[in-house]
Amino acid sequence: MLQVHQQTRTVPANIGWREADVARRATLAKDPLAALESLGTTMAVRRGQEIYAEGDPAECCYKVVEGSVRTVKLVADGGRQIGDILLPGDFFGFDSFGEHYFSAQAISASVVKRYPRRAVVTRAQGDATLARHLNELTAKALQAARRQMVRLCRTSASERMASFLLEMADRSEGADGYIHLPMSRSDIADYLGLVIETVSRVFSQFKQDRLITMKDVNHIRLVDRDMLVELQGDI
Amino acid sequence: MLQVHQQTRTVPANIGWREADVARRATLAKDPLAALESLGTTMAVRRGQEIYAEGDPAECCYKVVEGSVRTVKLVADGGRQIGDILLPGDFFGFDSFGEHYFSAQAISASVVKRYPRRAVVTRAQGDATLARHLNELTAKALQAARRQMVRLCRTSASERMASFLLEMADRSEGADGYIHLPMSRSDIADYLGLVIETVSRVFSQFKQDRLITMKDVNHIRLVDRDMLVELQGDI
DNA sequence: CGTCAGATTGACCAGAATCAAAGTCAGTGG
DNA sequence: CCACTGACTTTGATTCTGGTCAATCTGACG
Repeated sequence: MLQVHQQTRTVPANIGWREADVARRATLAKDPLAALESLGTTMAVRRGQEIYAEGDPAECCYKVVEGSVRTVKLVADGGRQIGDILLPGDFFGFDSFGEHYFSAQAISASVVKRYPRRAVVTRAQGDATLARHLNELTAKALQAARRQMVRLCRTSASERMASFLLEMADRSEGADGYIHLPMSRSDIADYLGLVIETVSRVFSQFKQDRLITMKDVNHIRLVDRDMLVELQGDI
Repeated sequence: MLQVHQQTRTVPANIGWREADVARRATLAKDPLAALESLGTTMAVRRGQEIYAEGDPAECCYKVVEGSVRTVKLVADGGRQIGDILLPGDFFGFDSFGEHYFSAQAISASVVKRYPRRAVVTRAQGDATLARHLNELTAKALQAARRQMVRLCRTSASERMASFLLEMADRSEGADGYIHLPMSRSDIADYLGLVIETVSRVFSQFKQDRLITMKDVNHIRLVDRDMLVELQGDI
């Protein structure tokens, strides 16, 4: 995942930036990636539809315009690892040269913008500022991937879940204070390196401990954010 | 970690390329990063010495010339995650903008070359080809980090160890067929997300199963490479 | 109402961590 | 030359987190 550049919040860095943030910033400073926009074409994808597959030649990169996207790696035993959960404004598919290591699928019906890599590279050749911004984007994605690595490797199930909820809250908390989770328990599990039963159990525990409440399975409100922050540890 | 570009071997991609490989290639195609060399200054570091700390402003990037380097992230409970193990020819510290997320320390007495970021960026501004190569390097490091994430999250202790041994064999197998591991069991454990006892037990198991032999704790020969490859799975 | 996919809960199990005790080896000094 | 030290490694016993297997529960939809 490539993120729009800038680092101001004290928040896990694999969190992307919302379209809204980008738009807001654009009024202050010009969007450093605006130079790309004219290269892109917009396309709609259905829920579950694959945008690109593992091993596909990495001919294009993308941005989520509406909806949500996951990147997925299938592993030997039939398991799945979700690399990123992408929301509007997030870039993805920039990371690969040669071929895509993850596939990308729409979690819900979505709109994505596609940029042909060749055209992006060509434009970057002639626009040093764009090139620098692209590289910073990739570097930030790398830092985010490293952070996620530590998270998956060094934290307990409940720490991961706390971290996940805080991340999602920061990215998509609605005006009513509820987070909308566009993905299933299975997606959450595969993103956090857990199984669905564990995800479900931790949700139940959090409810019991009055850390969260749930309107329905996909709408969650963080009641005790401080406790969740403490729980997640300082990764 | 940034790797010298090119992708030919069927080997885990977070493996760097040896100086020897780079030199060999340079006789065929010009080293795409040769443009950087004049910007670098060489420095010696003692065993255990810190090259930069977590949170330090990322003012320089580096390449290992001799010896070995680890990147380290300290986690809440006093634990440690090693992000990369770097051998001669490997670049590191390129990934961070702003500040370093990991620290870097010499595993053994080493020589590293340091490149001021400002100068690198300036040169890249005026050299589109260099800029492209730098970005590809970062993208490859990102892909490697993602692969490592999957490895740490989805595989058993012995799969990780098999993968680690094959990786190290590919990077530093000597003429006598022995791999020299410059790091302690503790480093291996923290690189693979295990504890030292588990690392030790898996080594013992591998010896018992005639997959490896050991001259001493730091010199290992892969006896049954095919079996190790099978063990590591297809991450 | 029945069906079906997804979510929850419970009982049990396995793999790796933790706790504890030796074993190895290089270096030091009598 | 040998005993002593201290760091590192290996091995064993036990614990515990999270996975596996299995049984409901829930809610959307025809």
